[in-house]
Amino acid sequence: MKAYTTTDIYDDLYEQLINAVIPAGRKIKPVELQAKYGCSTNTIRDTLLRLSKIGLVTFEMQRGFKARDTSPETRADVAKFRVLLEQEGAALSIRNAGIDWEIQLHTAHHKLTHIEKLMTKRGLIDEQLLVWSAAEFEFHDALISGCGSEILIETYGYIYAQFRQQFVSQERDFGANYFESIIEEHAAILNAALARDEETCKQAIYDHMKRNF
Amino acid sequence: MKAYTTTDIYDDLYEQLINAVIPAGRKIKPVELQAKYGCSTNTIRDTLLRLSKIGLVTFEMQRGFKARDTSPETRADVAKFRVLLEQEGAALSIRNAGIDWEIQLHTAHHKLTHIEKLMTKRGLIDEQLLVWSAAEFEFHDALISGCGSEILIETYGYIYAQFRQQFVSQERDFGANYFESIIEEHAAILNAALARDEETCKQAIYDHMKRNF
DNA sequence: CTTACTCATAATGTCGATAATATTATAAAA
DNA sequence: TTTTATAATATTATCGACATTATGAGTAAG
Repeated sequence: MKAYTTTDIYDDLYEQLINAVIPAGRKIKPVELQAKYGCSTNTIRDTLLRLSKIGLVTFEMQRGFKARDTSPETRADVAKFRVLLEQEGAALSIRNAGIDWEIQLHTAHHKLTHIEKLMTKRGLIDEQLLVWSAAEFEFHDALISGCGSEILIETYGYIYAQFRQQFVSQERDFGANYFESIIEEHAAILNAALARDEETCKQAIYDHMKRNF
Repeated sequence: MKAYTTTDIYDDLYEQLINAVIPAGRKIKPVELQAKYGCSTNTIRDTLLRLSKIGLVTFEMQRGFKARDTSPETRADVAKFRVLLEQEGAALSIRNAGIDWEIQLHTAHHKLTHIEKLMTKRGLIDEQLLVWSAAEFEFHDALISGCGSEILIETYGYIYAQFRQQFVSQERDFGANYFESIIEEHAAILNAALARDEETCKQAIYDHMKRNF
């Protein structure tokens, strides 16, 4: 059997949660994971507490852990909150950030588009979800990275993960044409950001997310 | 010795952190708290992990726990983020909430003002900080309580606690005159909210917090 | 002096076992 | 049948001990 470090366990569970391999709402019992990872239940508990910080897992005293519930309402709620944070982060970046930010953003976008163009041909297969997801986060994270607010960036990371969890739990069909619109939306965000046009950028962020409301 | 339940330990540490009885930046060693609470180090660890969810405590693998660091920059960062969340929450409440919300808000404000008026005579003593703090949170929480976004409300709670931690760590002088301006600011927020005037309310929230930037 | 190394000490992470608590199943009463 | 009470089971919380890793003191080399 593979040897899991605690960090591995954390990362593995993280991935399983944002991909809904562990389905939203499912109870998570330390005993059941113990065998898989070859460690004590206490270590699993420890890891799950750390994951509950991000919000992928909910914890209640005497009731243990659950993958966060999903519903259209929760999805919309998280999506709207994400828009709020991203709009603010982008606006601040546009106002304050320098050329490093532009470069970082441009790079992330290039990488993302490359992946998405492949998807328009093949459609999205489960294994690719992770790599696309990572690239998409990198882009959105780059967008707000120049905002100067650590706590906004930190919180955005948690919310992004929660959004992915909600999204993947509900949307299981990523046809090829799905990515055609996504590519345009990302481009719109990028262009507005580089043009330092706050309002257009905010609007583009909203448009990118509005299908989730 | 007093018998502490785990919930007691959590609450006690929570209070000590937002009052900076445990000073910001201080290392927190489970062994040292074990004696006080009469429990295992593991239980303390567990509790500290739960507190790290809120952000009052930071945790790094192999490096243990710390009360979150404080600095003028962090304080400003948290304060600005708090303004963002509160403005949005208030605006949504103004737009969507009904008469229950108005009543709740009005009640919370009444309670708060009562306490603050006492403070203008006596100034703030350490023991009163908690009761004032709780009332102030109740008011601000009521303000956004009609927004319809669970995740915003949840996040605001964490950020408020962090703000309190930053604030109390730095500001140790609450003269009587301090509360005179605070009373006015809270009244301005209340009035704008009840008048359903979004922009004025946002401005009042900003004005209330701007001393922290 | 400063740096790099070794060892001693302290702190953290992990474990397996047990106690406390919740959940489910079963049986008795209305 | 429905409800309530009781017992069996499963899950969670807590513990104390141990293994691992970090920290700091002291010493030797540059």
